[in-house]
Amino acid sequence: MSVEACDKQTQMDDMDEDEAPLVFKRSSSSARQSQLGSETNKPAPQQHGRQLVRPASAARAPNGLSTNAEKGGLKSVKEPIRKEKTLVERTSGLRKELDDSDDDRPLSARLSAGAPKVNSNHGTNGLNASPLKQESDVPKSEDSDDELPLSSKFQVKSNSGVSTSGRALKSEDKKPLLTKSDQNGSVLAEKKVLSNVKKRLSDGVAPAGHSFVKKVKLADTPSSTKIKEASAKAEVKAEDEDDDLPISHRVKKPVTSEKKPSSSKIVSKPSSSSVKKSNQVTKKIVKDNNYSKSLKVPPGSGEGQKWTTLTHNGVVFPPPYKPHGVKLLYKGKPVDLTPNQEEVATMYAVMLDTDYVKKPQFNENFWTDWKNLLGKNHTIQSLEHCDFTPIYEWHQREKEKKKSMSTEEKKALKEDKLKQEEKYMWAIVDGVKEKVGNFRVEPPGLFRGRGEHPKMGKLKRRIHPSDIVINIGKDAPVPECPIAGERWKDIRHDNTVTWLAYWNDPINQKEFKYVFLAASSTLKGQSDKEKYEKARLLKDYIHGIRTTYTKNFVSKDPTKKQIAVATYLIDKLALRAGNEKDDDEADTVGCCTLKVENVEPVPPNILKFDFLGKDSIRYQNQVEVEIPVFKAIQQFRSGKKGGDDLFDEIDTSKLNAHLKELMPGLTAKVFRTYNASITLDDMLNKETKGGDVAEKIVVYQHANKQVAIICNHQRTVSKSHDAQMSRLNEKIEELKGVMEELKTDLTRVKKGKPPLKSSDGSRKRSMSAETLERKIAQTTAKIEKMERDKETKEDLKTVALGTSRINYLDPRITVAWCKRHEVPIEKIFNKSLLAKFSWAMDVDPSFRF
DNA sequence: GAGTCGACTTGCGGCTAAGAAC
DNA sequence: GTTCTTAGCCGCAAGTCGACTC
Repeated sequence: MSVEACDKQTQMDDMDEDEAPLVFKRSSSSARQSQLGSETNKPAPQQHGRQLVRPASAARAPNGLSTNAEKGGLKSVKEPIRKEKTLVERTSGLRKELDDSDDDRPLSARLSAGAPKVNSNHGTNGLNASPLKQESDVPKSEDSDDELPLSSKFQVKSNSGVSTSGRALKSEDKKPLLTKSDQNGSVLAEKKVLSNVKKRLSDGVAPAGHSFVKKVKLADTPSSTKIKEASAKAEVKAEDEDDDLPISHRVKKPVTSEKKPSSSKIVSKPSSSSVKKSNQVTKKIVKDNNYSKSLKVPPGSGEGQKWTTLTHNGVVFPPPYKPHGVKLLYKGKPVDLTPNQEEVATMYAVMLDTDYVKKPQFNENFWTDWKNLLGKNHTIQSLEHCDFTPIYEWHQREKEKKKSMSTEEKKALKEDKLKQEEKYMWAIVDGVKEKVGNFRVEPPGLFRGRGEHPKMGKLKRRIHPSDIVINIGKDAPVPECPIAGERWKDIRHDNTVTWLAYWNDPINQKEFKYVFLAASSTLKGQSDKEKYEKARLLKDYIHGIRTTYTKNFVSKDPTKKQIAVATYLIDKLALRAGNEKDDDEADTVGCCTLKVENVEPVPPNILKFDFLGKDSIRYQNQVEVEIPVFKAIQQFRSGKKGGDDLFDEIDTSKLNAHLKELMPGLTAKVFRTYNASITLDDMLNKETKGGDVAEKIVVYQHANKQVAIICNHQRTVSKSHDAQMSRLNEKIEELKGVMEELKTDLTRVKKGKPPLKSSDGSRKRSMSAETLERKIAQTTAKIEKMERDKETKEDLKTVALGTSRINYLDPRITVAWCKRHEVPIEKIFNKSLLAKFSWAMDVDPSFRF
């Protein structure tokens, strides 16, 4: 693509900023705008004292619950990774009818009155103990309950609605698009577009030592403009509050961060070595982007135009199959196969060391599809007489060969691949060069469904250009079909969607596989930001929502009652909505699709959950609930069989329709984001006491872990976990032995005696008492570190922290916390996350979720 | 209002490069 | 320099949810 060359100018513009150390820009215009777009719509009093109250989501581990879910139980193929959950949240029964004094208390505190809580298996290191602490530990916000935790708010303050109305999520503001020249009408026009290209941060992160990335300011989409207008007052306040900031933050206020006119160019000036630098993807920083100003509505908002011009080069296809000629054995004899037949046999052979081939369903589906390819009269008449070992071994040898290549060879291969794929890796969206996410077409293979998927083992056939629909700007050149003699299925020019290409899923023709922009793109970033804004908005409504559902626990209308209980479970346990599923999908459930057998009421008020959720991950939990909820569940179960729907009156559509009546745009999944983010925010602010960066990172990990527990994000215990633990134990024991020796020697030295001989009988060098003391201190520190590592390793062996970090935790919480506590953001976010969350980097240090 | 389609987000695991430990 | 371990990237499966149709 000619894009690279065109980038140079852009980067030249960027140079000054690029060269300068990046600092927190707490009051730059963009920062301010970012803030305004998100938090300034609150009534002023609610801006205070946020940190004071523990959200119940944290306080209930989560929501006061243990989340001892297991992987792999029931029908899951995965090994159970957590044993029986034991945490039982104590509840004092239905809280007194929402009296104000009680409102300010975390749910967990109220629920736990007078009863001990049992921790979940997650909660070693005292982690879970903290969230379960009673509210008496927790200073209370006196002037606002905006800061109140999840469960402590059951009423929306009268001004909340007003405050939030300004935070409109969807724009009504239909400003005309920025005038754009006809950029894509011709090759010439395309060049024009390219000359305008601004490389985004997408692939760029702050260089080491620079705490934050300066990045694209998400443009003034109408919605954000509206929000800003509505919150001018708050803006003034934000400025005023600057005086309250620690000097360390104020001095970081960049002089260059004055508001720039919207026409300001991307400033990315290369130094003299700029050409070289232009290839260093980690240094590409874009200060502004004017493209998104052209959007009529916020991207990702599900309505309206998402882009004006779109150029890309299509997709990369996997290489054609190269037959290897290795024969499988049928009844002990080698069999000739055509390349097509061999290709599919090889797909099976390479899976011989997986659990899939042990599953009858997998084998049955594979055999059905392969048999069709073999034909009726083929020598091979049954799968069980086939021996794929020769192909498996060939494959292992190939892998080995690849592995044993020299570093140079590997590097050359990688570069070659990169060279071939480079042009497909980028799209130009409204003049901005953006990374494409999955530009490679999925290669053929055998379908590996998760859990007990009825279609596992089916042949996922090769995708051809004739399967692929391309979406591209009307005036942009249609990507050349990379396979000679073939052509795309269709060309669309749909600017209301963000996909660049799609094809029908060969396993389920009703479904599609899309090619989207990468997570670091502005479109995705904007959509991400809106997601978190919506979750923050829920904070203002949660009180009223809880009031409503609590009231409806005893409703005579069965639908209302079921909606109330379902909403309660979604809020309290962070369950997923639970859409209906077809028979040809794995048998998993969410809240609305829970079966009677998935929830067992244990009097007086405990509910035991046990079901397979998304990805067939087992959710096991037992929790004390309010008595009316308990009774309602008993009622929903009565007269039904184990496999019947617990909530037979509702589905996700009804539930979400109801939620929308309570808050604009509210759906079930927003609760997950809300609970996750508010838990992080609260825990970070409560538990960060000081100490060095390492200690602060531990606090972050703890909070992150708590969120992962809330969301039931699990991972399989690594195969080598036990071995690693044994090794650690051995090392610790060894060090303890060394320690004993050192102590003995020290005693002897102090008495003027020589050190004892070492275990092999050799003489030890004599050391002074000071040296021995120093060594003892070093060894003690080593042992302590290893003990800590051991604990952490054991503690996190089944908890996946990444998923929540990527999808549920508002990055602004993390960025602001890092700024407040002088933790380099790179310690928390890796390169990808820095790029993905570039929109959050300008956040004010005082930001609270 | 149920069913379906379409577009998007969420999620885990495999692979591999990088870094740590030896 | 080699082996072990970990983090991060990537692939792709599996969710959610809005819009549309009947």
